[in-house]
Amino acid sequence: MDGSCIDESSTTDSISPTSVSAFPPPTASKSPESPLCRVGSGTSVILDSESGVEAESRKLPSSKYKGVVPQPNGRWGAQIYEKHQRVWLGTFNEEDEAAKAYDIAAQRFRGRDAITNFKPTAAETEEDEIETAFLNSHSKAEIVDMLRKHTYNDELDQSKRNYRIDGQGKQNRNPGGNNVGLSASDRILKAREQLFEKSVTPSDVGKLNRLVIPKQHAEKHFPLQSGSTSTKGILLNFEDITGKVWRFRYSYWNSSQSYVLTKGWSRFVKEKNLKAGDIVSFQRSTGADKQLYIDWKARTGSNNNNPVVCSVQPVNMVRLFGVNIFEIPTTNGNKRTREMEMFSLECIKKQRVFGAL
DNA sequence: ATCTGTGTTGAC
DNA sequence: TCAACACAGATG
Repeated sequence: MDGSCIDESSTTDSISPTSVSAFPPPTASKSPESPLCRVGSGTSVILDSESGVEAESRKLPSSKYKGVVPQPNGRWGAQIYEKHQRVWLGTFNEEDEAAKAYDIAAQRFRGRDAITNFKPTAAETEEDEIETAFLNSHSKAEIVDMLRKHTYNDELDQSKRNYRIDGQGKQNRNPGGNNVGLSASDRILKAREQLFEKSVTPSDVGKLNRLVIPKQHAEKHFPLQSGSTSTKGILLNFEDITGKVWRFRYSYWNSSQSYVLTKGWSRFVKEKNLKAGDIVSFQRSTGADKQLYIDWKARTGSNNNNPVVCSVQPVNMVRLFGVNIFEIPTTNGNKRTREMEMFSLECIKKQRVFGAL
C-alpha cells in the first residue's frame, strides 16, 4: 500500500564500494579559463574570480519554504521525509506551488497538527474538513502520486462535487454491514482518523471495571469541561467494527488523577474477551458527524496466550485507517468452538470492510 | 540536450 | 528530520 512512494532506488542496502568509486567524479566540463563563468543552467550568477569582490556563489537559491528545494533549472522541488527516507513530491514552476504540495503531504503524513507553510493554525472551515476527509480517504502513495502529477486539486474538486451531489444528507445505511460499492463521497464520509491505541493493563480488564485513558490522549481527544462534568462525567458512544454501538461513561477520577471509561466498559471487555496486553484503538470520523469508533486486537508480537487466535489459521493483517484488520482464509471446514465461530464472524465482517476500500 | 529526483552528507 | 549539493539516469 504505502511505501511505493518512497525513494525506491535507495533500497539497495549493500552498496558495492568498488562500483561506487569506479565512477570518475570530476566532470569539470566548465570553462575554468574564463574569469567570468556562468554556472549551471538555472541560476545564472556571474563569478568574478579575479577581483573576488563579487564572489557570488553559484549556489542555488534556497527556499524560504519548508520542504522546498531549488532545481538547477530555476524550478522548485518539494519533498517530505518519513522514516529516514525522502519522499519526492514533484517539481513545480513556482516556489509557492511546491510549498503548497509540501503542506498537503504534511497534512496527510503527519496529521492535523503538522507544521506547514500556509495552512492557518485555527479556524477550521467546512472546506478544510472536506479536504481532511479527502486526504484520509486516500493512501499516502495516492496523495503523493497526485502531487507529482499535479492532479491533486482536480481530484479534490471532483471529490467535492460528488460529495455535494450525492453525499449530503444521505443516511448511513446498514452500519457495519457490507460496504462494497461505496461511492467516493461515502468513502469520504466514512473516512476516519486514528486517535490513539492502548495496550490494556491487567487492571483495565480486571475487576475495577474501568479503562484508564492515558492523560495525553484523554485531554487531546476527549476533553472534559472543567468542574461538574469532569467529576460527573459524560457518555461517549463508540461504534465497533460490527456496527454495534458501545456507550461508556467517561470521567475524571480525582483520587487517582486519571481519565477513565467506567460504566459499560466491563461489558466490552467481556464480549471481546479482552486480555491484558491486547490493544484497544480509538478512531474518529473525519466527516462532519465526528462519530467515534472503537476496535481491538490481540496482543501484538510474542507468543500470545489467546487460544482463539492461536487456533485460527494463518491470518493476514492489513492496515486500514491505521487500524490493524485481520483477514481469514475462507477455506476452513473444521469444527470450531463457539468462541472461534464468533471470532471468525468478526473477521469476516472486517474482511468485507477491507474489501470495500 | 534537458531536467528530474536520487545519492549522499552534514547540520540541527 | 531537514536541506544543500552533485550528478546519474530518465525523458523527449
